[in-house]
Amino acid sequence: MATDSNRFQAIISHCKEYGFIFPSSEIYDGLGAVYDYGQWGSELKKNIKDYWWKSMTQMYENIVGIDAAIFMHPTTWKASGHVDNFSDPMIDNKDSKKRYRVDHLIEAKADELEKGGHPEQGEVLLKEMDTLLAAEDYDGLKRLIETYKIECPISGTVNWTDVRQFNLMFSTQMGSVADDTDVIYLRPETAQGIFVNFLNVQKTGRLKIPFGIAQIGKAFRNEIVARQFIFRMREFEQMEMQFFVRPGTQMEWYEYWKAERMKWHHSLGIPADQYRFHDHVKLAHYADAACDIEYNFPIGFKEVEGIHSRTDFDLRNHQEYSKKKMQYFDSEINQNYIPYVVETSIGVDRTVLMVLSQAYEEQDLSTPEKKDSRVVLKFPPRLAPIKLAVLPLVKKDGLPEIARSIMDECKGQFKCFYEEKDTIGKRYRRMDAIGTPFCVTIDHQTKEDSTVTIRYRDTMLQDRIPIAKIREIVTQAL
RNA sequence: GCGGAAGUAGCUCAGCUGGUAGAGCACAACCUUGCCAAGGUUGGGGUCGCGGGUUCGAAUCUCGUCUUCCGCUCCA
Repeated sequence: MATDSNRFQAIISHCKEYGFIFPSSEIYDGLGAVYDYGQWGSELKKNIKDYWWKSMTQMYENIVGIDAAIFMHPTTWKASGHVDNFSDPMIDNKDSKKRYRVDHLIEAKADELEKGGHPEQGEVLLKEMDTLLAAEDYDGLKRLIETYKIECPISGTVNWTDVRQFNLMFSTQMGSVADDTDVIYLRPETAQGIFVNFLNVQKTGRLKIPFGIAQIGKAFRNEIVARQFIFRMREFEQMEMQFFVRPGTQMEWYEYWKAERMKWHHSLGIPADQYRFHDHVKLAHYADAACDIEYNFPIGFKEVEGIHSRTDFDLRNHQEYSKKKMQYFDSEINQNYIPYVVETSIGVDRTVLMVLSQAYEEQDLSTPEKKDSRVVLKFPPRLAPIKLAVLPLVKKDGLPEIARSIMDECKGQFKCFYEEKDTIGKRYRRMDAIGTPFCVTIDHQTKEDSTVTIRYRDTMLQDRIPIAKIREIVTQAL
């Protein structure tokens, strides 16, 4: 069996070789941290989204779904805190390799000056910094750092890189004439689409607190370092649910959703010991409690899903910036209030990687006579890209015709795959490699008694069953 | 961003001290005719990451550049 690092590499190679995931624009050497889903990867991803969507909007009667636009009014991101918190100029110390926010560095120096008995110098420094920051004069900021001989706290040197701005958000222009005022952002999270629609949905849906709004959609983050395959991409997809609750009850709901979401993960057939909770010690600007559900990837335990108690931060800010009331009248307690929010936010691509990691298995099937091995993806049947392969043993004697009629009967119900090339063993192995749970083989006996061989992916065992039962068996597994 | 390694066919790689490309698997067609991969025949596919330099001649030497991987760093 491969080591963890090899295993991760093997999974990446397998994904490319069998049509799951390709580097974006590969013929042009790819684009950093952007990937495309191929024929089977897109089916897998869609099945995961469908399963989540049903789990949320169908199994909970008080959760509804929406699909908000990627483009949003620019003020949205001021209200959410994304503009202020994530567009700071940064600078790197070449010796310690540490990166700092320029304003933090300068403020620390000003602090030092004040405590060292030169408060007026500190003030001058801060004023200069503010002027330069407002003018977005990065060269000026670097000169300021050099003039004041600000040192790196780690290395103690003044060997700095240029000042650079790291924008979390991708921006573009709306309208045909490029103008500063027309700059809009690609959303860095889907949640805001839910918050700005909170009242629309609540009123038209006549929803009573507590209730949730779910959404699946793309989000974009201009990560400084984006690596590790589809684990951290610049364009990615989220499945989020914002649950609106009465203020003061948020911790109960936070615990509730932690438990509910973990149940969902276990329902994928993934063992409990592959998961753990990781509580956030340092909380984000919007949260009063937060934790991650981490899965044991081949690259270690990493976040798949986050559960955050977001307080009323978002709705309150939108109320402030939009001047529109974001309140709910709770007839049970006869009060108007801004609801508190508990969020569950899971990365689609990370879930795809999790399911792939869990399913991927290299098996040694050697016997004393013959060396043999296979790679099998043991997907839960409901997530498998293809549910059933229909294989005529030979491509003559009327067997393909029978196989075709089975295809016609089944392909309206679930994804089927027809194949008549190569030996039957080869075809089985190809189906193993893309995780098809069931294969049926049509042979000469089929013509006499209308039975086929069904072969199970995980056990490689075979059964003789009537054609009429195929649909039932596959459907039951889904 | 820093350090290290690598970039030759879809995949895994070979190609020594320079003489304009090979293997296995995969792929396509046909034959064999089959219940767990790798039987036969034939065929398609690469300006050896890109750009300079040295040389009569570079996949091979040299410089640069890009990309990927591994560490470190960063990650609301």
